[in-house]
Amino acid sequence: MDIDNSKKQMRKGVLEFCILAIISQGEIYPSDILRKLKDSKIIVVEGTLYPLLTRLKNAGLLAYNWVESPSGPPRKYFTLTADGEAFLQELKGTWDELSHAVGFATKNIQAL
Amino acid sequence: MDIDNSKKQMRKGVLEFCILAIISQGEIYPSDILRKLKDSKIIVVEGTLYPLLTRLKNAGLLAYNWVESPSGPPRKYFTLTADGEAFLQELKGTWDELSHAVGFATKNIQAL
DNA sequence: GACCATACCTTGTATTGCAAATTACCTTCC
DNA sequence: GGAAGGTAATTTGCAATACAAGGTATGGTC
Repeated sequence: MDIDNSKKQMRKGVLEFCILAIISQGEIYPSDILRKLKDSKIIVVEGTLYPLLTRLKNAGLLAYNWVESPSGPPRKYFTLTADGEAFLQELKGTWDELSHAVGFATKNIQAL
Repeated sequence: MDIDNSKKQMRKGVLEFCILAIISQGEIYPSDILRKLKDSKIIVVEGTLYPLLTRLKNAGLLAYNWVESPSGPPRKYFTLTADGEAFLQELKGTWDELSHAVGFATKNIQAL
């Protein structure tokens, strides 16, 4: 039971929320999403992001279109659909509730 | 991609933290942990809690002793070990970081 | 044209939370 | 004293998903 693994575990499930939130700020392509998450100290790798984007797209929450890159391979720019917007709002509610609940459950931790 | 499943996913990984936090407040047995989590709006079922407690115990973070119940079967009272205390502090740090990171990544969500 | 960076994608694995069923103990009531 | 009900701990099988690692493809640079 090492702390690094627990850090990873704790992050699970909020990725969807963070990714939708980032896409909601404007169309963006996967590699750049990875950089934005990294800026937020949320490290995600490609093997996690791509299947997640596919799931979200198949669920009708995301749409994308190919755009030529000024240098390098073409990029897949993602945007939120109307359903995606609504879903993001719900996830925000869920996150806020969870933060509050965890704060409540852990409020009495004693410093060492 | 339904909202209920995403709610569940989002909660994953913080359970360990919440459970250790609850045990840190004083020795307690599993069924009562479930009630406390429920009070915090964090619903967990037995099939989740027991394997998790076993993992934490095997990792040396928890200890327990059997105590007769005034009515009903004996109860397994859990306490944190010294390692468990230290681990809890680390998890608190991880949670605080995560909350901050998610706040940062999602700060620009527009209300509908 | 060889090399490198960027970008997208896939496969296999391990973790772990959950549903559901099981075992066991104790009290109460007839 | 046995049947019923409640409390408690535990196990099994399954499904979801994050990750590690590797693969494919495009375009610029020397």
